[in-house]
Amino acid sequence: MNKVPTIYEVAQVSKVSITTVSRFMNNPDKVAPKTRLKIEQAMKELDFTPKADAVARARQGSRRIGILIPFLTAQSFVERLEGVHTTLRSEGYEIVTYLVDTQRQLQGYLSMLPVSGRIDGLIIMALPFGDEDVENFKRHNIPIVGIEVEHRDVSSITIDDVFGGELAASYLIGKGYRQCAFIGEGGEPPYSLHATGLRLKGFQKKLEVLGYPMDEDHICFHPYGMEASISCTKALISRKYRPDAIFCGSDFQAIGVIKAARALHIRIPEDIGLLGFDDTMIAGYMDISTIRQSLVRSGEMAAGMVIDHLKDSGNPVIHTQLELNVVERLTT
Amino acid sequence: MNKVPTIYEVAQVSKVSITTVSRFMNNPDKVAPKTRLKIEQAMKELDFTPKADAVARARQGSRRIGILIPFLTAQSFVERLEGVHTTLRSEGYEIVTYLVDTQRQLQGYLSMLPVSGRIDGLIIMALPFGDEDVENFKRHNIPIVGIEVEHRDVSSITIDDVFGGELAASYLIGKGYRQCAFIGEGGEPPYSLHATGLRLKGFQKKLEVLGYPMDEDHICFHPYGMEASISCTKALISRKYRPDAIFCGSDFQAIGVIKAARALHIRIPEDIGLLGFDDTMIAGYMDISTIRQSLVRSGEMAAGMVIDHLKDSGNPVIHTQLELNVVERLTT
DNA sequence: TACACTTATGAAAGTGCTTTCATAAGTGCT
DNA sequence: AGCACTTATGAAAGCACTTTCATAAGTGTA
Repeated sequence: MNKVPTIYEVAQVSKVSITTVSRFMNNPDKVAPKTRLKIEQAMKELDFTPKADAVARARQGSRRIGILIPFLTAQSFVERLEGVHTTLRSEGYEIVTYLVDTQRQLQGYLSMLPVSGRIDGLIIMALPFGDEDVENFKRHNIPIVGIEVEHRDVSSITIDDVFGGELAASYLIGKGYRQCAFIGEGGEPPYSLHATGLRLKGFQKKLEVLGYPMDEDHICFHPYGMEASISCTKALISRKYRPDAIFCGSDFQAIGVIKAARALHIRIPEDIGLLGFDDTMIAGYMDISTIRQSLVRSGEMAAGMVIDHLKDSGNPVIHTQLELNVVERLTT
Repeated sequence: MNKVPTIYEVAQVSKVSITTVSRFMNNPDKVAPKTRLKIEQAMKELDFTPKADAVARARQGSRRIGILIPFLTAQSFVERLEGVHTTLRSEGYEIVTYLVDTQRQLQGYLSMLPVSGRIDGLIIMALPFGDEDVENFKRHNIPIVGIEVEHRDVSSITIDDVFGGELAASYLIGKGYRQCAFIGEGGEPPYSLHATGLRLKGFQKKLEVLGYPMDEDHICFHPYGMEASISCTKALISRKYRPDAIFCGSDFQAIGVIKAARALHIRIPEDIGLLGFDDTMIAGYMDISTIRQSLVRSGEMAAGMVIDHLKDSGNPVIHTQLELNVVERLTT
């Protein structure tokens, strides 16, 4: 019958130029209210919807950026995600979130995303990717920014996990603790919980330097989940040489420690000190001392970086490391 | 530097016109084998991907659905969001997340989204919308599904908040508590924390019916945030007639209660019982008794509903209410 | 070899938008 | 009234292809 309307029809009906119609859609406030009304009416009358692909073509981009993220269960991811959102939104970008469960899914996205033309930029959070992937995206002019993951040819924002561990060690020793233990989550691919290992490494090394090396028995990795975290802590606390402080790979584990301690009638911080990592909201709620990294900030910065690369593709690759500091609360 | 190649480049390299290149892609058999070879080679050399083709293919393979959500700070939203993701992903849909901060933003999205042609369906979580908005989306054939928000003409998945309150009342009285209090968050638009009010209403009514009406002084609303939550609880606990149980509008407040109680050396559940709402992960971590609603499930169901509407736009509007039940843990 | 017929190819005109740049119309101020 | 500004609007030039139509070769046939 009668075909689907375009801005030309809208322009004709509302007696303005297509430019004005277009402007009405993109910068409504730059169109006089009177004109706005006419266009609005014409659109309603014609039942007009802009063709998304035409828009994308003319704009030479979709004004959409994607984000690859392992899951939403970890509070730290969510907080970073929130930072990404606020920045990107204020710049007028849409965010497409891809939850990645398996290595296969990750590879699927990594190989389809650059070709599909659906996103202008990509943020990858805590998921590993290779040279080939980077090449692929680069070829299609889609900038990548890593959060909590690094690659030589891609801007990233990370923290110095080793230093984080050292910081924890210095702090705990400074507070008078002597027998430190470590609890962390043993991750599976594709999650680069590699970070946990680095934190431990720094922690361990620094303790040695300070003259209070860790007992091998005081290192404890457990699989994902609160149950595991608790039983792991219980085992740790019940050792012959009980540690007098526990440094956790993340705030999450710290909660496990609190629960285990309560069950065993061990007081925190009197009997045992407790230090988390991340300073997620929950650490604040529960008054857990922790190593703070600015999660929201990291998201914002990453978002800013993609935008910079989008604005000027010649922009240099930047590797930013966020500051870390100890937040003393009630568990140390 | 090196942009993504177009048919122009391909044409140039293979020394044919763009027409022929285009034809090669659409009707290869109408191109001489010799020419075909040249083009093929040029494409390979340039690593060319037809953009429009990609867009079109992408368009039919994976469509896009949007989700309007107030913020990611509330754990309950995140869990629902996760449910939405898993279902939608398995059906090959992309998810565009719009974080809504203000009433103005909400209206902005609500009026732009249907017209912009960027999404095929929309999930609205805990944000109010009106008849006109619904009309708008309907006109453009974009199905809406509400989570935690209802509208006559739109499928939704909600819970019976009033009943939830009643459930809490029955449970607490059944456990022997007699002086119940309520703590909730006083929300600001556009967040329809209306739910909190309904929970209170059911709670209050049922308590009356059971013969243990609430003291007016035992109802406490506070603004968003842990601080507020704690001080609110402290005030409550310090009343002349101290309540022997507190029902919280969400698990979040329950944490505040725990902290306040600890500060005041009041034991839970011995001195005072505590019941949360939602059964977010944190309630599990902290062993808080609570009213469970299947958050993840609600996300999954909502996602399923959009898909159904997309597959068959004649699909009837369905209002589903999810089951609620008491989860008894260590605080009651 | 001349004539009609097929191919094979390219120039140019869409496609439905955005964006840049120029111009017209107001506005305030002296 | 005259001048500098500040909107509000439109003409036209993209964007990455597809399509139409014309033309140049190539093929078969009388």
